[in-house]
Amino acid sequence: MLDVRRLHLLRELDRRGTIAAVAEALTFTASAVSQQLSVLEREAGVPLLERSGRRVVLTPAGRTLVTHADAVLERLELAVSELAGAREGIGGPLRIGTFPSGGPAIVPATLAELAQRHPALEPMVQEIDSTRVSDGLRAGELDVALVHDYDFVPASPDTTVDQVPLLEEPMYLATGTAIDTDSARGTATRGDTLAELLGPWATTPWITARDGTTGHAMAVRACQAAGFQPRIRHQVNDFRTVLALAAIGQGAGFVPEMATARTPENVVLTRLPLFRRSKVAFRAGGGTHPAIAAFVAAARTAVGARGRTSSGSTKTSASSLKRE
Amino acid sequence: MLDVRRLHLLRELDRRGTIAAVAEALTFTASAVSQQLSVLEREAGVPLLERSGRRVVLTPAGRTLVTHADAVLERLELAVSELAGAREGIGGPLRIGTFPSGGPAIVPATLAELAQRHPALEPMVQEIDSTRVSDGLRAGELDVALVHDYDFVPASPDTTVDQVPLLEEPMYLATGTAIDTDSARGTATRGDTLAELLGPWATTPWITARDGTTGHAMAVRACQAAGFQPRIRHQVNDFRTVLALAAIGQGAGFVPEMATARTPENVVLTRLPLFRRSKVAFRAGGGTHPAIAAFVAAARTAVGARGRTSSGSTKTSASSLKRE
DNA sequence: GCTATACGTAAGCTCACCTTATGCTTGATG
DNA sequence: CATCAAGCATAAGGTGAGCTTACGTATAGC
Repeated sequence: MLDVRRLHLLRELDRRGTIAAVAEALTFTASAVSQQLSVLEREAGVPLLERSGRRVVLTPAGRTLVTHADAVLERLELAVSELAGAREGIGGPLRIGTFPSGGPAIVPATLAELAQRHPALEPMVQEIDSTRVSDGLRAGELDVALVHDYDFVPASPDTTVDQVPLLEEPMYLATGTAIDTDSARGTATRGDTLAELLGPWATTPWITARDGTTGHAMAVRACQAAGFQPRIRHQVNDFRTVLALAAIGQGAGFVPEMATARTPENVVLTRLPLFRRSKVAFRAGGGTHPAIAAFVAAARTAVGARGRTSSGSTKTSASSLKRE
Repeated sequence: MLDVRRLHLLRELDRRGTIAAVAEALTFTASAVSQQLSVLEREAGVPLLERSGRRVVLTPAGRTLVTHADAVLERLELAVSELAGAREGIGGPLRIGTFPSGGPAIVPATLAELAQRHPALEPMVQEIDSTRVSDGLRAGELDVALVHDYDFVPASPDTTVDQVPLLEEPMYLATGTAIDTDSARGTATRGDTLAELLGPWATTPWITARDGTTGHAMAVRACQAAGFQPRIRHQVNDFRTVLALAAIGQGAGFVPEMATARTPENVVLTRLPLFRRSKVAFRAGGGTHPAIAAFVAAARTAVGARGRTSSGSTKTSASSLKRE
């Protein structure tokens, strides 16, 4: 019988690219990982890896084996979730990852709700880059994470992570001065397509999120969709800073509705046909875990006051799990 | 992460009933199994077993965990099957279980076909009681098995074993003397319901398969369905012996069509609306293994000459595997 | 060429897991 | 009721799987 621990190593190798990275993530030495993968390959009777330069890449057989590993590990995750459900009471540590802007906005309200409902739960919050959420979940550093994606920046489908939607909010264009009086009241009246709304600011300097983030990518692609290439002057993640820069005429930027609660004077907000979706992510199969279900419920309640727009649950992975 | 080896032990305990039986089947000591199950229980955080007299029984949580174990092990079996498919060539040992009457009838022709197509394959045939096939497959003592079931004796659904149909053949009533001249030619003309065909022999002594076999259960239930309780005089598994006893007036018996090729004088055969279905069974998820697929194909060819009646493939388990 | 990165192999150590030994409880038997 | 076997659990001890450390080799960047 194939050893699931070795399949887990193979899966991580597929995701992370090098044996050294796998070892680092799982707190082994590279040597140990290399040895275990050798054993797996011998048991399989088929080459699973081949050297490519100074790294290794998976063979086609290795990649199909990874899909089986995904399925097996998802089912094991489901099993532990059900076991946790069979234990009465919800308690113990819950490692929560959050995107930076979720820190002030969603997390405190969610934790307050959670603490009230399940006092025995010990939430541990950690800011984490959205690109590293999947790795963190799989490595067990995180149990659940707040993530988001934007239009124009589709989340890459990842069968190892399940997501439930939490909040869908429109994005606003924040500018210091209005192009004309019609749009000065923060409501677009000249037109409502992205091109019409963004077009007037084609030559303006832009304020976007830092390079490499999804917020940055969203800004660039939205401008491209509107027909121009944004001239980026400032790269700032904190939306309050974006608003402050816009207020002093340093350029135009995108902010989600949630960040518009305290908008400085001199900033004009224009609602865009462009949305940010916040979600709760967790390991595939983990949706039935009572602590995770409780977190999702608490987060929904927390953002409910701010008006959540979508309440159903979707699933990115291909399996047939259901959750309430 | 739950250890799959321990889940395997739990599954076997569910199937076999005692820790001692699990240990015996997997060639461990009972102590080792007991210790591993204790560890599993501790990891699960929920009671999985409880003593019941001098045995242990699974708790509800334990039983649901077994369903997860089934799913995981099936997926692992599918993985090894695909790996075997990735290896070129079909070879190595193939442990074949067969019901006793399959010995002379199906097995030799199948092995001949198999040897011709895949010379590197090393088939190892072993007669096995149909009630022990499932255990043998799961324990790895067998890779594939010929089994059959009868009307009135539905095979208990077993999610750990997949089956593909091989042959559906009518059963015949074998008697020494005809009740009347109409049925003396071996063809029923008085009626065609089971009650009409068997009714005249209600008071005759019967020859059935040995107690505890599916053949025996089929005989008893068929007679009950016809409205009487058979008076069983002889219990013999070998159909040639059944025919020989019927020939000398020792009673009536059931034989499948396959056994009627060499029918002695003085035996009257009456075709019954009652069927025996022969199947090939293997571990759930193993249907894509090239050696098993080759065995199925060879068996189909072997029985093809005898006129197989059903050619599709069905599946008893609930998963979504497909095979050609 | 020099250096850092990445992987593989050899050697040795440690702990998980198995066996043996033993005891307790249960159920069957006379 | 006494006896015995079946079944499970625990304690004690041995050993091999799997880890780390150490080192060698090949590649990519400077």
